[in-house]
Amino acid sequence: MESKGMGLKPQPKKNLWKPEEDVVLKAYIEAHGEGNWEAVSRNSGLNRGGKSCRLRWKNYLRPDIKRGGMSEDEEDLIIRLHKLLGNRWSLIAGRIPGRTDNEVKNYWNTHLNKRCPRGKRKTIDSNNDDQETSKKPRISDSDLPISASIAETGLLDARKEENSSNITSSWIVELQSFHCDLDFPIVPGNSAVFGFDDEPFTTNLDSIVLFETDALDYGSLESNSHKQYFMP
DNA sequence: AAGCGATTCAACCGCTCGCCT
DNA sequence: AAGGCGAGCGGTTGAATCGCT
Repeated sequence: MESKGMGLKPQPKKNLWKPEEDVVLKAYIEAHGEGNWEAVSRNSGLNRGGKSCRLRWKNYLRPDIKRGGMSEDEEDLIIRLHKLLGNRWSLIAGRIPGRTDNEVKNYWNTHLNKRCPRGKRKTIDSNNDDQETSKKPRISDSDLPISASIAETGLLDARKEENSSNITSSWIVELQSFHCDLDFPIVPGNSAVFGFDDEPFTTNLDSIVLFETDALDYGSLESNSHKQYFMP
């Protein structure tokens, strides 16, 4: 493994936080509040950058952080959310109380990725080209309610669409007996199929294409057999 | 007990986005 | 409208630890 700098600067690579540094950072944030991390870096007396302070607080020092191994429920939720959202670690972590994006990402890469090799994809839409990954729009937390409510109902049966010629590079979420509390008009009938053309359930970035079908034969979907709903 | 490869996970890096001026 | 800056994100790195021989 070669560092990107290729030895241009003899950086002391890992700079682990010492307990006394943690104490200083925690005390500073408790006194001044979160935010303005550059000021934290300058004023706390820590020889750390703002980013480093932010990361340390967010991932380890926050009082609501849960440490220790993942429960089966948490694992299951991560797997489901990853199917739904791809590598949106912050979004996934946001749905798992006490867990951070870094922790979820590490856990996926070290534990779940092996167990769910089919689930291994860089993003929902980057089956083969990585350059898309860096350009995908960011999803704010305000995008969460719809996708999260679906995931948390346990009704979600996400499956990668593989045979359709009409909606290649999309993936399908089948919702059976759909009873989620959505705030947009949707779902006639008992079985609906969502196809996302390029992105997952990104509520205010994309429209959602709703394929109306009772059949699970995704390959038979016609491009004119769907209705398109736009997020408010 | 020692050596060494594999694994884990804390921390860093580069980039994008959103807000403010 | 454009530029600067801070915050946040996902990918990557590498030190620490584990486990096998």
